[in-house]
Amino acid sequence: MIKLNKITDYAVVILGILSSRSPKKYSTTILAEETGLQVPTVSKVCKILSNAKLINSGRGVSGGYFCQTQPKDINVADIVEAIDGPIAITACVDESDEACETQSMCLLSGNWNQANLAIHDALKSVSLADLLNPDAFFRTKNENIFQERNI
Amino acid sequence: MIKLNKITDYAVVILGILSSRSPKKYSTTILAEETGLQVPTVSKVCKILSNAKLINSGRGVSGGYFCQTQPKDINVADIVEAIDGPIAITACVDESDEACETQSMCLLSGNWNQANLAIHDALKSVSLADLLNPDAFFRTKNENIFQERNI
DNA sequence: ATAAATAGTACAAAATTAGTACTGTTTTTG
DNA sequence: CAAAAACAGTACTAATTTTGTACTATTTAT
Repeated sequence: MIKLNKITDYAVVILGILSSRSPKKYSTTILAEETGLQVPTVSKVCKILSNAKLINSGRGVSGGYFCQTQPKDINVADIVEAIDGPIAITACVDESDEACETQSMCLLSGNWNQANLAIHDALKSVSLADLLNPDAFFRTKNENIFQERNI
Repeated sequence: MIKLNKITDYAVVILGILSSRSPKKYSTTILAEETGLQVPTVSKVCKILSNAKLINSGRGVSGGYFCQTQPKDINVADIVEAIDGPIAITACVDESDEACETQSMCLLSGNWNQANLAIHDALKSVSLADLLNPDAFFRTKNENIFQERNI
């Protein structure tokens, strides 16, 4: 199974909350409570998302993280790339200019690019809204926070 | 970066050789020489490919592995699934019926399926022939072993 | 019978990932 | 202006996963 980082999974959850309640501001403490994750973990994920400009942050006493985009306008490729870096499934297409150690391996010669591109396009076609389950929200909170979703 | 197993990479190389020279038979020793991989590693990969019916094997003295399919007729999804199992990027869609430990995580509730499906289709659209580089073959061997390829 | 080759299982080392802790910087508020 | 609250960055340890290898069993041609 091609496994996604746990961190990426966490990122989807956190981004899901922030974007669906946009542009409300949340501290890491609150996000930890909402998600059931540890504060340091939430903090780690938010820092990455913030650096990738997927969410914004405010510092100081009344600071916190917030998102100015709707779930349907965020695609999965962007999230995965923010956490994992460029979508590529072999090291060969890596930026590094070193030749492959095993010369014969280069029967392949970076043609994985075609597969990479295909995966990238696939993930780009899926939105964060597609990944979120409104029912789960309803179960815990009795308000329609997804009024703007259009699945 | 979404990383593919090294084993999957090896599998592509080995399958590339076997399928492009189909239906010639190769022992693991010869394949190890051709690829620069260790014999035990080649053996491991071939066993998996054989179990997945992507290649065939003959036992005994004049045995070995061989493939009855052309590179253009093998798609990358099949290879990845043979090595890594079903293409799925989170554990949630796993067969296991256990509920997720962190209840709130299930904001997501297996909707990753849409992303999984997109990736699967993407990989299905790429053939082994798309991944192979004829030039590399020509460099080492001066015969056109790819006469049947149509890139 | 013997040698050559695949099949299966199990295990140890290496690499990667995850989680946590600590320290620094910014900003509001009394 | 000082204190508290919150984000930012870095570094380290532990856990997990992956890899590679070894060993034994089974099959088959000569």
